[in-house]
Amino acid sequence: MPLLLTPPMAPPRAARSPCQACGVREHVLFASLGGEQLAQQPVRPGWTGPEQALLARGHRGRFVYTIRSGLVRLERVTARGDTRVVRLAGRGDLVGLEALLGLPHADDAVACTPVEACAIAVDEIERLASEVGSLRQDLMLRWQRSLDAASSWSAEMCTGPARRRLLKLLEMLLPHADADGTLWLPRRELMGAMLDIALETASRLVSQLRQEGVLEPLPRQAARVDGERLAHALAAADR
Amino acid sequence: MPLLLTPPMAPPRAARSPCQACGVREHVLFASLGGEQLAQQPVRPGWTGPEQALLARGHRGRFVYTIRSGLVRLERVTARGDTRVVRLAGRGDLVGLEALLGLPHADDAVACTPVEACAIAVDEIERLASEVGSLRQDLMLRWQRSLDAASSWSAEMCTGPARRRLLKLLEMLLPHADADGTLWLPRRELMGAMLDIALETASRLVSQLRQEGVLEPLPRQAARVDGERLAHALAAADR
DNA sequence: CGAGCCGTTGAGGGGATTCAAGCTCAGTGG
DNA sequence: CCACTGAGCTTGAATCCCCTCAACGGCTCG
Repeated sequence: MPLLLTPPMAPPRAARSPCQACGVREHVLFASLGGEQLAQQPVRPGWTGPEQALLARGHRGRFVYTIRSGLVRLERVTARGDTRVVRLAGRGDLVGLEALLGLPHADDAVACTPVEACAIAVDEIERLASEVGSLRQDLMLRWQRSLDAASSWSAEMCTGPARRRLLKLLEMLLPHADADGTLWLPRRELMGAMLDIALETASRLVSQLRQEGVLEPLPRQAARVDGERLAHALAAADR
Repeated sequence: MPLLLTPPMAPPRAARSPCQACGVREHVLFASLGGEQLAQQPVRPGWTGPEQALLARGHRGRFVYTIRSGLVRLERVTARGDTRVVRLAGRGDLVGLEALLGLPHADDAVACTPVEACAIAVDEIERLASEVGSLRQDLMLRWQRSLDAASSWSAEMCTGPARRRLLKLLEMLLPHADADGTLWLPRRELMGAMLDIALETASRLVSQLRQEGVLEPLPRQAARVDGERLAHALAAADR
């Protein structure tokens, strides 16, 4: 049984690194677990590449995924037939929570960048939750974060003129920048799906921001962003 | 200590009706509780009027609210300074879940119509949850529903031409219609905050739909909607 | 009865879309 | 080696939808 859908998440290349040594352990679901629970190694780490699906809408998953690195978008298709991104998930976030309730996924979850994620079986979580009461509290916190991310998305990404929306998107992507200061810059059509604008409009705005020095596009859907100028441009757009 | 904020929710006028006899009991949080837990009467019913706040952003509440009747909107103020509605809550929905985590409310919750709600103390829920394991599962289900409502809102209400968005709003309000077939029709400015359009545009579209027989505005923010014609108009807008 | 809020409608302008044409660039195969 | 191809990006021109500014009418309430 594949952990992921199309294609299955690659099996771990090296020996599993123990959860105790996980780089994001403080931020993830099992932060509150003791050494003895973690020693049982309840998760399965793996990688997947851009445009690969982690979750498929309508499918009843048997795993939830902790994102260790990379960026994932959650999207759905409207009655009108066009796909709309409803939120992003990044380092430390948990996706596929519906699986814990036996519900089908409400959205597609698609990797934007190379993604390192840990698959955690629903059964496993239920077993651990019966041992460690605080785990349920942690789960609720995850749900709340997702809810807040979705609300923020609709309040900030769907509001005001197109230029402001694009600036807001950059502001949201900036904290997920690589160690070398580059961040993921979506293809123009995807920007359109995120901000509800035409891809040509997205292209024009990117060009405009490039000329202003806010943004420097790089090959392979990457860019360098000047945080200073971005903040300045946002302040100007918000008045 | 007030159950609500400004002004406090009115105290129950009559003797409390027991939870066992609650009209929405099958749909609410305590659906799975047995008679003995409910006999302790853990909730406090009450009423509040239109434009009254149930929750205030930033405030750490000590209650969650089950909506027994009426409609509540959850809204927040963007960095730009305008208020945006992020979702609606109606009969059977639970608002203020963040309180269970000790977090401040992320949004204002404001009554759109007269609202009948039951305040449930956070302490009470925690006590009951330790007795009845399924309650935590129910809580997660509530969070998931809120998440789905927020995602649907951004996918459907923030997308496409203004006319389509208004039609989608009507479609969402239709199931909450009164027994006499009338439903709550927001003031034009509020339509703007929901759909991110100018209030004049909302007004023009309402007039247009009235002329098409889709909608008949009534006094006091009410309207009668022809479900048949609405569905037809939506189908035309979605092609 | 005037004040103020809300809704409606008009006129004009601007921002975004649509349609369309070139462009770069990577991959392919002759 | 290089034309060929197709996908993605950019830019232009025309159109249109929606916003802004404005005036006016109905209604409630002090």
